[in-house]
Amino acid sequence: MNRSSKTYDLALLFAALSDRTRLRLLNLMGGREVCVCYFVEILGQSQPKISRHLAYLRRAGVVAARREGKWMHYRIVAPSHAGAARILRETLAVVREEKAMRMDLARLDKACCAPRSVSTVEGAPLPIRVDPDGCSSC
Amino acid sequence: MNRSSKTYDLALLFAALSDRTRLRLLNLMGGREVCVCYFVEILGQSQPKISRHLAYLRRAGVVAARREGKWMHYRIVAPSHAGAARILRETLAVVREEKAMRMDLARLDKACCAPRSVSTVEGAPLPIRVDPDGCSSC
DNA sequence: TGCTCATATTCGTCAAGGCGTATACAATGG
DNA sequence: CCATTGTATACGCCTTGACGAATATGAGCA
Repeated sequence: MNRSSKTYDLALLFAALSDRTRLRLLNLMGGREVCVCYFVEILGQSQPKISRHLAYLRRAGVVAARREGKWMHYRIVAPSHAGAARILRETLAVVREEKAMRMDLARLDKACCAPRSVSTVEGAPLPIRVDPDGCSSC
Repeated sequence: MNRSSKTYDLALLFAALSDRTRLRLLNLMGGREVCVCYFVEILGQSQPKISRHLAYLRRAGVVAARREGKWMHYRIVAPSHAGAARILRETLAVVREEKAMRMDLARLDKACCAPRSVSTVEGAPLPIRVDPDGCSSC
């Protein structure tokens, strides 16, 4: 147990989880790295709104970002605190049970398998799967 | 699965958990029903502050209150949504691992076993244990 | 009835957060 | 170098929530 896990503020994690848009973003990132343009496309919300919520999650230490040319990819990072990591994992599992969340994932899989069909993101980089299960055709 | 579990708003649950004082209150209620006066005594915070946070938790459906004469007892209620209930349970388990949280519980046990030693709550009703484990001498 | 104790609520203030709009920044390609 | 495209940030507005202080409510008791 390192120092950071001793001083971890659980309330901060819950604050990061206390917004539906952020939960949808995390759900889309469950097990893969996703480009911002997909978030905007799939959630159907404004780009600044998406970007602000991603920034919030990044400040909270829940996600990390990686630049690839013009594109930014976001992925979930497991909190250093073991308990927080358990809560986040459990949350992602619960969230994924929601019908609307499954539909978001389905749309991401569709965009992933046929990116040309997503009008505004032609040529955008594909999500990178970290998790073996899921859309097997990707 | 009833209707309320279908429309359950997880973000609302997380908002209720996104405050340290509320997490401490929930930790004290883990497995038992607790009188407000103990919260005030043990957390060492103002009575209106405690009462407001308890009201917040009640509005969020996380706790329920019961009046017994002048005293109000609060207890945790399992959310109707199964996933939310899992998250809450996991949260309580994680929270209880924190040293400060264990100290809160120890002070509650002490007040429970020797209520006369708590100056301002002489004669206050004892916490009622719902959970068999814990302070065995109560 | 009036007093007291336990608890809840109100009020005013302040900070944080959410959103739309506009703009800034970063990388690529001409 | 300039234009374009993807993304981030700044600004203004509004809502929510946290707090201390004061006050209200509600139950028991003289």
